Amino acid sequence: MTSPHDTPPPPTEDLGLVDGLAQLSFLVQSALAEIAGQYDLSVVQTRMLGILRDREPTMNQLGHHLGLDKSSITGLVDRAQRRGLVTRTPSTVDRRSFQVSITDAGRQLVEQVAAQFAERIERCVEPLPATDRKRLSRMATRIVTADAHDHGIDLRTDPR
Amino acid sequence: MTSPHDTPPPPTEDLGLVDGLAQLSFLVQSALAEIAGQYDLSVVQTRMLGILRDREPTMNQLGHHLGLDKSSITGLVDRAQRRGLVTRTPSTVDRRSFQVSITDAGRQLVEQVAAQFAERIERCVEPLPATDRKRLSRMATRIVTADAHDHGIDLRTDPR
DNA sequence: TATTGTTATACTCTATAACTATA
DNA sequence: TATAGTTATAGAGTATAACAATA
Repeated sequence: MTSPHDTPPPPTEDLGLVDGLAQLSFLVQSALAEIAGQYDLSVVQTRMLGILRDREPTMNQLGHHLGLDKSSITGLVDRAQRRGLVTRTPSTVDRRSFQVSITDAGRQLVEQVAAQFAERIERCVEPLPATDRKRLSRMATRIVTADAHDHGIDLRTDPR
Repeated sequence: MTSPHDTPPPPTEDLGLVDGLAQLSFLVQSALAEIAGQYDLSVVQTRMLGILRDREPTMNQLGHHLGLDKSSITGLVDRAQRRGLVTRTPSTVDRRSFQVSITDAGRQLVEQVAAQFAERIERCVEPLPATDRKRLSRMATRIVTADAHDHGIDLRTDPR
């Protein structure tokens, strides 16, 4: 296991919680953007495909999941559909609306991105001892969960 | 101190390090985007102003800091300059290049965003006991620092 | 009347390629 | 020749407002 640089990073003074989390979020987002980009996907397209892995929402519901206006969803789905990553199926119960579904190609693509992303994040986190990694996982979960709770959002379950 | 919801969030199974950090990064970025948006700033504009708080880079150097092509920087600086947030000063040593500087208005704006952002992040992190918050700060610093080191980037100092 | 989704429009952000002026 | 910056162009992503079809 040879790292890009062999000399260990010099001990840095603590960035503080706010700067630390901000910079960490940029690091994670950059990694995601870079990896997604290798498959000609944007972060938003990737998020959408991720959502569609275990849901078949209407355009409207998809907009809520992504926090985007319905007019933005139209274009987003258009472009993904043009690439054969998702499909629109007319709803059987409401003739105004569509069910958005991921295709096999789309699923395969997002799985690849997810796998490579996981690899990258695991690597970023290697400098931490295993105990800390476990702690970090718990803390991130706690923060994210509390926030979702504050906003009345169901997080990981599959409410379709 | 009354939270939006009074019942505590139900104990959630751990999201895992990768999902946890991914979701945390979305949470942080959303917060930043929302707060910046209240001042009609995008995340990128805010990052730029943040960089310019303690630097006066050339267009080129600014591009490196932001990881963007020089052609993207032109427009970015154009729009900020049009709003009176930054200025372009011809370099005295190289007649091809400019020094980009933040204006008082720009500094005031970014300080406000930074303050509100800090407040928000502190709030998000409240569910963690103080010991964990300290730990989290250290861990985030560690990860970010190691990554910067891997990429040969100077992180927090002021190399101008 | 209200809701679902699309369209028209406008703006930011981004990159590639071609260009100008300077080094 | 090489570098700093701009321009032209193209495309994604975003929102607001107006619209059509359906509820």
